[in-house]
Amino acid sequence: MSALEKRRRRMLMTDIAEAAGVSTSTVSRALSGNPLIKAATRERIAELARSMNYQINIGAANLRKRDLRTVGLVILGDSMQSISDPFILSLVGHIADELDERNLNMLLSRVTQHRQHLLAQLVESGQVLGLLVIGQMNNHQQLNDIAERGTPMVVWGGLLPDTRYNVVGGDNESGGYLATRHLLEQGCRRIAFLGDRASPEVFLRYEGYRRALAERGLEPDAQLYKPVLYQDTALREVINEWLQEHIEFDGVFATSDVAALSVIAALSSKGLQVPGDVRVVGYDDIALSAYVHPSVSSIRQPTDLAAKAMVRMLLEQAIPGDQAAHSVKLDALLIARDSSL
Amino acid sequence: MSALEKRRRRMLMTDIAEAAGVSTSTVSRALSGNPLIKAATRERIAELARSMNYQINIGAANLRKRDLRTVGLVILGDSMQSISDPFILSLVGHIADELDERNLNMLLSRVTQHRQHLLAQLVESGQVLGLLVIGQMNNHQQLNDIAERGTPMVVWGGLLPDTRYNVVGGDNESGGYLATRHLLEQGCRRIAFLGDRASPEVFLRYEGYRRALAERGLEPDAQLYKPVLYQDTALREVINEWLQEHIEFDGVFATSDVAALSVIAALSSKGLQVPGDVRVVGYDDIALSAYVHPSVSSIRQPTDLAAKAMVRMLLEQAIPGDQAAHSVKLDALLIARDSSL
DNA sequence: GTGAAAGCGCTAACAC
DNA sequence: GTGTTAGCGCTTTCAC
Repeated sequence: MSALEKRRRRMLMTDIAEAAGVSTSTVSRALSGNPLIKAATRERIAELARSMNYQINIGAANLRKRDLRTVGLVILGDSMQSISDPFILSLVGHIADELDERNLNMLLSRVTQHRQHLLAQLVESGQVLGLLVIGQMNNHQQLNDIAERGTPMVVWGGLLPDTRYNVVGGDNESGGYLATRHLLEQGCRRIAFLGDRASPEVFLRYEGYRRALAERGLEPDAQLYKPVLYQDTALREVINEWLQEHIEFDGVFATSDVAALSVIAALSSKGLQVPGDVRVVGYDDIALSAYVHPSVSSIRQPTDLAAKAMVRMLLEQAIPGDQAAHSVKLDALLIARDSSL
Repeated sequence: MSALEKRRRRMLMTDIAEAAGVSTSTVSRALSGNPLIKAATRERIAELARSMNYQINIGAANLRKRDLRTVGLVILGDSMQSISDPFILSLVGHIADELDERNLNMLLSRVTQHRQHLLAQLVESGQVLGLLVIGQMNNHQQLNDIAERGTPMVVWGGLLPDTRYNVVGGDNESGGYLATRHLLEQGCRRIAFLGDRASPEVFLRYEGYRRALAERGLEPDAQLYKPVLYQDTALREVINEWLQEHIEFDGVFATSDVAALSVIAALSSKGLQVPGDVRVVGYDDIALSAYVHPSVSSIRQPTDLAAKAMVRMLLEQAIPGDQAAHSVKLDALLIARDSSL
């Protein structure tokens, strides 16, 4: 049998109806478990459908039912980085699980900065019932606009005062505080902050960083703030620049574990010991952080809880009548490992 | 304006038709750029649609056109691991780009071992035009079965002789050979192989490993083969066991960079130097490998080319009349770094 | 309990 | 060039 012959015509409900000697209404009811249909008939039809390899055409069914079981998961940002960060992946994985459990499909979309109008289109063209957005970054205003259009949407990120969309995120302020206080307790006095405050999450972490310093009567040193993200090369340059210009630092608080790993590598390659010479704390607590050498201290964000909250909130919005907009903040937890002890 | 009020009734084509004083056919033609419609009318309608925030309902259009622009991307395997490996992510990212370029959507699905019948359903229920599968692993037989049902499908993995589905993958045999030969050239004589031969990819790499050893008149030592995957703890146990039982080894060929990183961490924590005491080569060349310390030697697999090939092959299958089944093997490239030099 | 018929929102003959 | 009409594959009143 050739591949072409295998591509037999797709079964339709009329085929099953004919084979069973009933109408399509009966088949439809039987397959949807409608109790109106006699159990015997129902079972017979179900068996027939199975044996004929029939699957209901979900598109057609949804059109008629005016229903949709697909959620759009949107990863914002141009860079591969954003999607290849293990933390994001972990979050995506948990979201996938959560959607699966509720029998929802996931349409994955990567949207770059200049094409964000496509976001609302996903909903308005009836492809998805709502959006889960990862990569809040510097898209704050656009996200506000989209939410204004009434698009069901939940964003992973940080909650700024003027946020008009629903946000699920870690407690970034307290995460920043915990990381910084820990470094201070370990004896650090010149703690660098690596991360871009343009991102709401990072902005809040910086607030926590500042608060921890203030408690000790210290102030952030502008020289020790660099708006760098994951980019390995950029991080190396920063480290090299500090070393070259003899800008002292004995602690680094990085905005992600991926960044922390880069920092540690950059320091090592310059002959500096972690944690001997410089202590480092990352963020996200990715799996890798526990088993590289030295292991990386981090702030854990519970991606499983985040995923649950995001999906639940999205469904609440997507069901009319239950429009309460809330936001969820998840506890931050310090995991101290080699890199800061 | 409350959130509820914002949820205005979705615009329909009839709304646009009415507003423009034409029929829905004209609107449909105008929006699809049909040259039959006078340019002026077309532009007027397009503008109207824009201003009314109208989006064609893709589900309804597809039903009528009997068309589909959605591809199912399936990640097989139970573990989060499988989806959080940076290599997989990089592949997924490139596939997303490639689909995007062709205006295709991506329905992402994680399917566990015991629910693989869901795979074919994705196609048969008309949700997707075909499947891209990642995670061939030990699902070889099931994949063969699904392909037999005529489901358009392309799998990332290794090409075994009895494979009846289309495969895109690296040249695993030669990757295994290159890694092993390199370790031999660096002076290793007792080279361990960490990876599960039950996976076609790993099986082929083992064949390459064996060939490189044979060229030097060496044979694989069964003691130095362990069917371990990513699992950090399992890898640590293996290393510890070898050390405890004084099983000598001076080289490790690991089935992924993630595994290689674990191995290096395990060795370091036992006081062994990499590459001084043991040389290590991984697989996949994930970004991280270049910038951890020591950097990790690896076999690069071109995920961008892989993604292109997978999408192209899937579309060829999904378009009836062009049923030629082929498979693509991408060159393997050794990247030698600190861990093996 | 089951069937006939209408219609979800759109497209494409076919008519003019 | 544009409108009329039928129908994609399904669900669901409404009738019996």
